[in-house]
Amino acid sequence: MDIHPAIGRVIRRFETRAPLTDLDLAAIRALPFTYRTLDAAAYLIREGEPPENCALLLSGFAYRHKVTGEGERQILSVHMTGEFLDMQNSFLDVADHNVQALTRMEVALVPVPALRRLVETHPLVGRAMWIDTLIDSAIFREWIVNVGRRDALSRLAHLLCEFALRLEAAGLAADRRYELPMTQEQLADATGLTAVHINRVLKELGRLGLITRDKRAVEIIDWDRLRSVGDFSARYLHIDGGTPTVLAPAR
Amino acid sequence: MDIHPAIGRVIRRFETRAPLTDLDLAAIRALPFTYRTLDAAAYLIREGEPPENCALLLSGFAYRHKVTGEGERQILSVHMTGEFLDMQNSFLDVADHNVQALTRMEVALVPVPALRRLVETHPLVGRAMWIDTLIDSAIFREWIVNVGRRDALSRLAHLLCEFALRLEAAGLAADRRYELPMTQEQLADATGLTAVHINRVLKELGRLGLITRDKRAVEIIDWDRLRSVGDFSARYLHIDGGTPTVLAPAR
DNA sequence: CGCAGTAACTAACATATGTTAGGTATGGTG
DNA sequence: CACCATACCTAACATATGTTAGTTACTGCG
Repeated sequence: MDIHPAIGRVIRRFETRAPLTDLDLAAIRALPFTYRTLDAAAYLIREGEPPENCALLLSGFAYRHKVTGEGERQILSVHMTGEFLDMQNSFLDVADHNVQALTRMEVALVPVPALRRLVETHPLVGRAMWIDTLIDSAIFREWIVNVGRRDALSRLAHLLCEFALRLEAAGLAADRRYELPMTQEQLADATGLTAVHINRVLKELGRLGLITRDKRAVEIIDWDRLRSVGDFSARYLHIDGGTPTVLAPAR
Repeated sequence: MDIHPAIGRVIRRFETRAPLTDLDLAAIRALPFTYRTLDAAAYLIREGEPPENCALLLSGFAYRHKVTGEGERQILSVHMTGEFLDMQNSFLDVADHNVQALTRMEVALVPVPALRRLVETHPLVGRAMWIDTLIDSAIFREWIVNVGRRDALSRLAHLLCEFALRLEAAGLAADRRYELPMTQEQLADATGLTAVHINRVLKELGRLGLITRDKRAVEIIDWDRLRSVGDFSARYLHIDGGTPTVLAPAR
């Protein structure tokens, strides 16, 4: 059985987070994946449901969100090719938020019990996955700051910086250019603003010469100023990963 | 060596999250704790520092926060007796936020390498801790929603509901009465508002007959309405914990 | 007991962002 | 190619929350 490139990508990321053995790697590859394609807007899991599968994103984008009692949506995070979706829910009893396809996407599903068995029998894989979820947490924390304490222009600039760096770190973009597969309404829901205001602020970023946009393609013209307007520091992304005090064995 | 009651509390919580063996419990008790008392406002860890210790809160309250480039503070979470502070940082290279004492507090410090060894040799302890951090994440997500999509009255009501339930679940409060050791400025920093507005909204909650306050003591008068004003659902707290598909062995 | 520092509280005024209500472009589909 | 749905865009107006600037009430300490 040949292995999907996105799975290789995940394995490489895990290796930066914990010193995995060949047995660990084999155990990951041997997971009982089932492959599936989802249309944009399809739900992977809904709030209130018990999590049955954990999905590895093979292509496309997904996002997490919650809806308030007033019917307002808040996007909690956006996920891209090569990321494990829903370790956040898989070890808890009930999903506390929704995970939905942002674009058409391919996933490899792993039944939750198989995932639990894997991490029990392979503690280092467990640690790599744990670190993955800790980095998710770090991003959640930064989003609290973004939404709680920055004005609209900064919020959006910050979001654009984050995507640029995460996409580049994942090898999905380069040269500060990328496809941002989100509507203005979705950008609003990610920043705690309204679509109308996102529109104003997006133009403002253009007028200031920080970015250009053509449809969903974003190009960052002046990274330093965008970064400064967005009060952005990459530290919270922990792009170089996990636990430097334990080095992976040479191979 | 007698064991501190807060450590017993943690162990009991962990047992609801993974089926721990006597060996696991012994390993937790055998951690090289060093005890320390910190004054209110003392820092446990600062953003940018490499994490050296992971602290177990034996008494008192702590909080996490970040400060923006504009100098505005955003509180990210509040922690109470019996919680492990800083597993969020301990498995990453550099702390991406500050952890500070909210009140005078006692902690038991565990050196990070000892903690890492523990979870490698005792995978079930690792899983219990992982689940703890996943619940932290769930709370972070709810705070994104709170700050991003609820108005000031709801935000504060939501926060008060969360504290009531978490304190009660930890056995630190009962009858919807508790000490909330936060100034109005801190409440503002936790909700993304200003102290002036917190003051207005706090009075409004009193006027509406939802709560009373005397100094730092909060009493919830009308839980159902407070809950409804705060758009509060306890699901995200995962109070009954982790992984019900695997039951702890009878003892 | 008085002082100093911190926290609580208030009022008048300012503004960033939301709301409403549309018009215009775009892209997919029969 | 025409239609429909969706996304984008804009203007005028509304408002929740912020800002400034101060007064008052505690609390701990010398």
